[in-house]
Amino acid sequence: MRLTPIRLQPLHRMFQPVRGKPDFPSMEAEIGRFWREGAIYQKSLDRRRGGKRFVFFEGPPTANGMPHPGHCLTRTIKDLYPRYRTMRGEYCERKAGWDTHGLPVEVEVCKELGIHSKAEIEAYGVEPFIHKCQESVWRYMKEWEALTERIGFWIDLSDAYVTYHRSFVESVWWALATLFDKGLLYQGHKIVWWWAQGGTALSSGEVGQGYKEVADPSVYVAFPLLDDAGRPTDRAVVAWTTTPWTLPSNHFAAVRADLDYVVLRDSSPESTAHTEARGASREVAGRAIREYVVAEPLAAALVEKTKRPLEIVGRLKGSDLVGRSYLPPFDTFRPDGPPASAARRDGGSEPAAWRVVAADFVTTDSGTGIVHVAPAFGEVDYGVLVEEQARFAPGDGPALLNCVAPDGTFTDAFPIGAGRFVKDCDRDITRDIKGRGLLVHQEQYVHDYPFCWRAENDPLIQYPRQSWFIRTSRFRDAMLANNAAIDWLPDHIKEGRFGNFLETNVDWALSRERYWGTPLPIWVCESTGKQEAVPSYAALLAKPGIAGTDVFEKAKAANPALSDDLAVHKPYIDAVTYDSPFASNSRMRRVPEVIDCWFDSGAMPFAQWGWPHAGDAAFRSQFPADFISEAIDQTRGWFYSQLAISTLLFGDNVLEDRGVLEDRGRPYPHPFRTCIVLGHMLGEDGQKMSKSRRNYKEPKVIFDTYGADALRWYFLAGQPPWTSIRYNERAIRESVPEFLLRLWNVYSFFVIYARIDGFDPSGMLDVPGELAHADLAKARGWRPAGERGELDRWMLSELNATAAEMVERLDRYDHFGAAARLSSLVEAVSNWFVRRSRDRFWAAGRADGGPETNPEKLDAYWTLYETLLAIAKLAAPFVPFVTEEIWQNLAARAFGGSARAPESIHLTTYPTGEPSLVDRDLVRWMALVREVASLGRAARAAEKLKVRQPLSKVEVILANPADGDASWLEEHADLVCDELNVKGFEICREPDRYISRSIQADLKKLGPRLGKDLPKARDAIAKADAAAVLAQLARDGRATIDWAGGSATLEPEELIVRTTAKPGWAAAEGSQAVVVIAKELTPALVAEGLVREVVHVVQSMRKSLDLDFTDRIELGFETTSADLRAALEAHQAVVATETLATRAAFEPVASGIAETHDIDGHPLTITIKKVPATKSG
RNA sequence: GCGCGCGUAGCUCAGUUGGUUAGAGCGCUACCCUGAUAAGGUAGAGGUCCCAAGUUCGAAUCUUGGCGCGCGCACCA
Repeated sequence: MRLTPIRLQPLHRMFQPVRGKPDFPSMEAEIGRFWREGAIYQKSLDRRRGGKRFVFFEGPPTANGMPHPGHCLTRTIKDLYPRYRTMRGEYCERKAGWDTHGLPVEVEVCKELGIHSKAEIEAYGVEPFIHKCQESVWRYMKEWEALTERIGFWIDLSDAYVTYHRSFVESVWWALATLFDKGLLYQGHKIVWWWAQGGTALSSGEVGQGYKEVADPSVYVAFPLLDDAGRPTDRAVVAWTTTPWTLPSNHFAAVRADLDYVVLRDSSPESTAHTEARGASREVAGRAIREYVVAEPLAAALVEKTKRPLEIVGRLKGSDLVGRSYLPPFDTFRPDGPPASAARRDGGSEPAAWRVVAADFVTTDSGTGIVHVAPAFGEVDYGVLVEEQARFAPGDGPALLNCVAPDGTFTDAFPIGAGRFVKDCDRDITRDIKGRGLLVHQEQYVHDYPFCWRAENDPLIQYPRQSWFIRTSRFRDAMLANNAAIDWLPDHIKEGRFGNFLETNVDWALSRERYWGTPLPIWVCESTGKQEAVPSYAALLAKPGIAGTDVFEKAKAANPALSDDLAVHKPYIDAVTYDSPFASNSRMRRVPEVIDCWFDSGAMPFAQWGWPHAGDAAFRSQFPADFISEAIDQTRGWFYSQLAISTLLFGDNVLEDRGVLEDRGRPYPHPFRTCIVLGHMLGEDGQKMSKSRRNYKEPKVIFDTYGADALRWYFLAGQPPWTSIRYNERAIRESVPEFLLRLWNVYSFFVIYARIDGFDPSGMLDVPGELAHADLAKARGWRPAGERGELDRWMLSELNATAAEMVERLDRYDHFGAAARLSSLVEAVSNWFVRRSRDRFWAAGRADGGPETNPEKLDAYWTLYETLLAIAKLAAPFVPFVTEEIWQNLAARAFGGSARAPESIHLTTYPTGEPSLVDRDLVRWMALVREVASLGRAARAAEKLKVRQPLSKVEVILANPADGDASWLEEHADLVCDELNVKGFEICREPDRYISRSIQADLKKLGPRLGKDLPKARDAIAKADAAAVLAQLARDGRATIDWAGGSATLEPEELIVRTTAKPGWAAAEGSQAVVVIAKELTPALVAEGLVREVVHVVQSMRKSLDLDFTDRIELGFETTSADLRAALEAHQAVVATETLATRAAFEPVASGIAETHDIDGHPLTITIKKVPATKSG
């Protein structure tokens, strides 16, 4: 045991002692306070002002729901890159934002009020309802802000954009007005997914969230065909539907023209009788349907289902059916008598309804190959109607048939269901059809059907509605081109999920017939119906004859707390009217709709600044984003809304025309260049996280238990960010010791001994700078790496190589790879540098640069100090708290005088690695020696020769030594001997004693050259005399291998030489070497081993007696073993030194504590007693 | 139904243009250290790389088809 005398000297600013067992959560709280009070984030920006911009967009979260661990992932990634780029010298503003509009907010308020339908909202009053919505938006604001700060997400919350704020709304108005003026915003009559109870259409994204598996009735219905005179025949086409409620609005039957159809004849007698008995429909009365027409591929299935004697009696093409009239299942809209004809554009005429048409969408996947077309309730159905209308003279074509009211109930046009919700009428409708003999078959059909995502029991229906659309489909190719220039991570998003979505783009259903959202800024002339869009509130106020603004003013007067932002919201904005420019004495009135809140979020790249009404400079410098990141669900959400709006609005050259983006250099992408798409976080059970299932912990609990750094490291280092990760508390817990604690232990070790040895950089360095390599070089007592020992040069090599690799990875957004490199660097410091440097830290002398300084010791300190600081910087974007703590103690506080170091690690520059400090050979050799040590231990373990037992010799055979490997190892014999507790080390001169060499083909190299001959060559090489081939290679530089039918001349690098230990030796083999341990034990070695064992036992006793490591002891031994006694006597000095014993004799120590131990089979009683401290140190 | 992703050790996950002996952490077992010490280290055991067929000299890796899981999409009439 070596003892460093402790003498405390007057200190400059010694490092503060470090707790061995860190309390990360409370430490993080303190760091958080320090950042807040010191305005460190602001300072990190100020420091980089003028630097290259790194533009980040915050995708606005909704603050009316509680944040969960998934949000922590997003916020961690969003924090990492801006922090990293800032440390790299770039200027990265981070403006927060909140998504505040839309259905989720309205539904929350409805729940609170205990109401549901639009009528109830109207009854409650739109004005108070809107006020409730605005308040509700901030419900969980505190939790969100707390989470943001607690996880260390640096973003400017004080200047957040808010989608309901007037400036934001006005930006959106500008965007909408621009689109309107370009003809890209239009009002269309379309089929939308309609939430009848809520009285609004929903976006596809909203619809997608509400699919549930349900069993619906599925019916096969006969549509009797008419003859040329318009009379019903006994032949019918059979259509299939899972929505019987759409049958009263039937308009066409669609077939595919090129498809084969068959006629099935029903020969069962009861079919006729049955139908006649009911005599239901007027025209069918008295007639039996005997023949059913269905698609040929589906006929067999239908026969099977109906279990009726149906025979094929005829065949025809779909085209033969096209144009035939039929009787619809209900006469809701059909007058009696033969079908009326309408005039076609081409001069001819034919019935406008209840006719068989040809359509490509007809498939034979299911059903009958004949499709019931109800244009009011299906998008493709509606398409058929539009096409048909185009064939007829204007005004004479088919009108839309619809007997369903917007509230989802049948109108009086359909008496069977009048006043009732359509889906509740399926049974009655089916019964009626059956009664009239038109029901061919019915069954239950299980499928997914959409329900309202906020009112889970309300099924959605497709419904025709006058609605506002954005003509995105016209920009499909432009959006694809824009997308092609974006760097997606993972890259399959580009061509896969997102690309596919763009390929199938449909116009954006923008309007919502709701209350809390950005009002659609379109005013309509009450007499002409002409429309115009208003781009701002100011533009509105400037309109002639403006009126109605007083409504808001009065409300404000009555309630001064009313937010001015509400002036641009319903109901106040609805009251604002002005003189029509289209007709005299007419007023312009706003349309009632608000817009899809996804448009808000997609407009944030400019709307966050209020652009173009304000914030021109900010927008110019902050567009497009270099980096955004959200979870995968945003492909159809924010990723799309941003891309679509930007592509439509800023196209290829609009921004250039405005003088924005002059230096962009390429037209696309905008508005973001790189997007990391995060995987979803699942609950502990692998299911979606849900509050009701309680399969995750609240973020706060994680922070309080493990800390934010632990969670961050778990996210960043655990897996690539796009894999869906299972929330796993154990994994979070385990991420602490693996990295954080290991780093902390090294730091703690350093501080303990730096304090002992007086290592105080501030006493040796006048200008600390950022304490990087070049700064430290100015310190007194600092020696250049080239003058330091090998271990120091190795450490600095690893450090600088790692920094370079990390930067390379982070620059391509591979934080997972960077974290792996960082982790192995910390492992190297902890398990090799510190361990191998202990002797130096414990050696005599000081490390304060004074007269007693031990230069090697000082080198060790400088090296570890530099390494720790650099690691802290490298790790700072990942784990900002613990690295700050380290920086505070080692740098900020240590240099707290007139010459200051940066006050926060986040104000320093990221290390990029200094190539001149990297010695590649040294790195390789150190890895080799570590492997030799590891193999030696493995060899010992296999022979049960514990490391405490010294052995005489270790021999190493290198498998494929490169130049200098062997001599380097020989020069480091002491190191190997020390690691393995052996007396001698040598590179084996007679390797053939211990090992045999075999050769193998290097398939990767030979494969491309030999192709099909490879197996023969491989076998020939394996069978060849390895020694002979190797000898030939050594002599000629090449060797020839023959096999039946061929031969090849091989270069040395085309062979792999494998070295295998021969049996009978204590050996272990690895990829680089075979290590052989001499297992023979001489009496002297055994004696040494016994002594080591005794020392070990004494040390354990010291520890169990809780002695301080400087306490001296007295030792007494008693043993009946002559061997043990002899060994102890021979090595008495060693025992005394190692255990800090002032005396070690073969007699009990008076009033000592005695323990009896078994020392490798030899009994030994040890008495131990602490010597009073006066004598020591 | 269509599309995207995933399936590797008991658990959580890596695996970089196809290449010979598939890795890490945790857990487990054994051992070491005892001056980072309620820490730390070393070693070991543990795998039909979901299944099948194909391409290839060679497949965890590429192709196709299954199966399972997750997510997304909707012309589910």
